[in-house]
Amino acid sequence: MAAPQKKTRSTAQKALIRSALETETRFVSAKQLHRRLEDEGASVGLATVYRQLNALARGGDADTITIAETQLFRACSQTEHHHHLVCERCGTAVEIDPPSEDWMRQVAASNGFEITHHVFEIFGLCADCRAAATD
Amino acid sequence: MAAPQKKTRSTAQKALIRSALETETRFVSAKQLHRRLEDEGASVGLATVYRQLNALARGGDADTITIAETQLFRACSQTEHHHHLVCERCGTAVEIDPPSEDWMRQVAASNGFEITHHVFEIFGLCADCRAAATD
DNA sequence: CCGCTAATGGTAACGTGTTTCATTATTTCT
DNA sequence: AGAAATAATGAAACACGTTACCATTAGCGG
Repeated sequence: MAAPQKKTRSTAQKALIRSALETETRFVSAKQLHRRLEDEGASVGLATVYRQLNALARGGDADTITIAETQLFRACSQTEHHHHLVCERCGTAVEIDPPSEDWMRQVAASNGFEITHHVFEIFGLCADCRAAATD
Repeated sequence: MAAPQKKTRSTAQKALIRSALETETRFVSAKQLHRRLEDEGASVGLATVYRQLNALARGGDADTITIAETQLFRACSQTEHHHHLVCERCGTAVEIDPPSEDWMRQVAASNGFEITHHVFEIFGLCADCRAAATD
């Protein structure tokens, strides 16, 4: 069967949200993005921002991480699994290579587990924020 | 000044919560633990469960991970940092050795970051749950 | 242009977790 | 032991991020 296309309509909001997210190099929350859109004069509902952000994440067009109970998003072209080095202060993120997947599988297997997924994020302070934090 | 001891009182609830957590080999949520205590006839407020669980985590006597917006706790004697292999189905967890810390520091340094902490958890299905899931 | 219906958006509802504050109970002091 | 001092408790209120509801708007194919 050919791809059973989902009936998806292209709306102004969807485009706005997508492009707004793409101009961010940092991880941003739905609320932050919503606020930015408001500031830019765009009228987009918060619910829509959440919807689209989740849709992007689901479709593999955005990465998400959770910091302090809040889900953050970041545009991301590559679908494949990857990890981040995230600045806790400004949200700047760098994609990094994962640790050995073999090692993980081995550890899991030796405990009778079958891996479904894993979470690996390194948090720290980027050079700029370190400088800013220095009194 | 010598260590300014915190005036902490030993209460029945505190002991109950602590011992209940210690009998669990799985990660449990505050709510789950609260419910279990209720079922056992103990009368403990949910707020207290949260307080004590957080106190234990803060004191290094419990580990916490977050799955699906929910914070889970697990008793843990060792204070030092470690990671888990967690069954997504039943919550059973196995402590595992961390990946090379040197590697992380190196990756961070090459991007100008200074590591504050990292998150690394492997999720999967344990042997029992795999068996149970087989139709 | 018309009709179908996906998408929107304001708001209410939800779930998790924290805070408030009056009450309870442990510890200390005498 | 009894009383005073004050941690700790617990029920309810609150804070916050996120989702559900649903009437309205607006793509898109005919």
